[in-house]
Amino acid sequence: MNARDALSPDAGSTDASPPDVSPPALTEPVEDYLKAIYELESRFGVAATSDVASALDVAPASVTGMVRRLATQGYLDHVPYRGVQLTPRGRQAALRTIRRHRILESYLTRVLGYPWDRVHDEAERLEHAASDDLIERMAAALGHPTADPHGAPIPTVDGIVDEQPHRTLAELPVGETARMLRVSDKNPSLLRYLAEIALQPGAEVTMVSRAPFDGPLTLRIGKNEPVVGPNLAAQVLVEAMPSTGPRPADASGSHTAAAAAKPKSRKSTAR
Amino acid sequence: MNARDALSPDAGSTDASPPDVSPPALTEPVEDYLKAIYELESRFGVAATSDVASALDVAPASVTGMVRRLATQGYLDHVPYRGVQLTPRGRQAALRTIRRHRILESYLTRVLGYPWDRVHDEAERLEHAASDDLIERMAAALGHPTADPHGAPIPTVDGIVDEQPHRTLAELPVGETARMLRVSDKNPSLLRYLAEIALQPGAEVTMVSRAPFDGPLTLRIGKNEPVVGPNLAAQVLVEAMPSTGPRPADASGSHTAAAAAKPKSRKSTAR
DNA sequence: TCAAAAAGTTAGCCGCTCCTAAATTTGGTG
DNA sequence: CACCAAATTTAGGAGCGGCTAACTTTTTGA
Repeated sequence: MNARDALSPDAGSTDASPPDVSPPALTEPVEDYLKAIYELESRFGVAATSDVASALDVAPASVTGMVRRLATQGYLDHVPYRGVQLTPRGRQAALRTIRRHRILESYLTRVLGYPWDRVHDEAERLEHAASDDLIERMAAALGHPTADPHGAPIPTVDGIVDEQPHRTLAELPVGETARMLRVSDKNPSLLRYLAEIALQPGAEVTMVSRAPFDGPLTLRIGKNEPVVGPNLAAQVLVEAMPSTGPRPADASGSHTAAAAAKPKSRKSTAR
Repeated sequence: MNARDALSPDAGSTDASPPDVSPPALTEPVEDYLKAIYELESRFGVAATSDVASALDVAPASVTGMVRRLATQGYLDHVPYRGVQLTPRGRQAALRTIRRHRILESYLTRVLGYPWDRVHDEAERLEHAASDDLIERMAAALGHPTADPHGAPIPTVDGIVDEQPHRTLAELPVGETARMLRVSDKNPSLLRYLAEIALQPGAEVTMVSRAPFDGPLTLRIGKNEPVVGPNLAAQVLVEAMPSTGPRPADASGSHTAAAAAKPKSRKSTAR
């Protein structure tokens, strides 16, 4: 599906804008909209009004209104009844907020001892209040982490992020082993359960068996063999591992943010 | 002037409020108003509309409007044309914000290496966003500090704070030595200068000489003898020290007898 | 003492972000 | 192909927090 190009004829245009030194201080709701739209867009290609509405827990009509304003301000393109897509400017703003969020989550977990199921809400509020200086101090204190506690990659200050598509645990064939990479930070009870069965980023997990008709999956994590529903497994992203022998190939595919390799198109896209 | 009792007949009442478990989630502007009013009230007895306006950098008419709303909600008492005073409820809310602010300042300084002239603005924004949990984690990480980096006392979770009236450095007689206690956190360039001459909380400072007609003061701090204006000295709060050597035991009633008698808490400082 | 200045309030308005209710458009499907 | 359901937008409005301009009250000082 080419949903990506659905909205703007010149979708691939690069922005040759000069270094925009002082972004115009977005309000908290605006940052939330841009972040939500970024996330929907990277999942579905375009963000639908009703999806944005439910992500932000507001009425669809409110989204339409906000979207119109953000479009006139150049943060996104809106084709009525079709959806929205961020402009480079909007994407840059979204990635700045996401960087803050993920650094905050990392700091709260690693320095202040927050459990990983409670950092989301806290970061959600702090991300709008913390200065760039504070965020960078936190990042430095952590040794500039490249992923948050849930395995989500942290965009660089320049808005570069390496959001690769990953397989889910649900797709792991029986008998194979994978490394747990990432899970959404938004579901506390899921996170608490995952911590309980030690299914956290970096963990090795083996698919022991799979009941038919989308039935429960038996895993092996360390010495335990938890049984989980396919629904849960579909939310856990994993990376194939050299399964007890062959397949040594793609070792470099970590979930860390790429170093700024490209000389030219410093596009902040997360494809 | 007995401005303290000007507004309400029971002005001096302590609040023996029962444990108010869930405060109704104040907005950011409301927290700012209550905090500003608290500070003005503890300096002048009542908070004047125009003082609140300039503290918050809004128009006086805006203050009148907000004050009316806060009065109907029970946070303060307003006597038109006379000023406002916090109710116990309003004071509790103000002290909660102040506790957050001061713990944040302490954390930023001691853990994240912020210079003391830059913590105010950062704390000003974070104090509205941080959860109680986060604040208490920071406090615990610091060993539950009782004063912030500028020497301001940190209220307890129950809203108890020890705001004693202190003498200013400007009042220190020639030849006497005092311990620097506190300075406002709101003036970055002043703070930078004080750091330069090592006049920070805990430092010992001696009044070497005093030029006539409100002229410059010569201090001794360590090995240096900085010369400062009376205006600066009036902003620095100090505590008399059992002066080593010179100045016999005249400690009690020397000059400017600041009333230390009252068992009450917050009281005014001169302007 | 009393008029002018200062301080405070009222009136009326604006922008932001949200809402509900009523159109309108889109995408199936019988 | 026409009609329905779902998605979306428009219309109209509310509350908050801010503003300016005009008016009222208090304070000041000649």
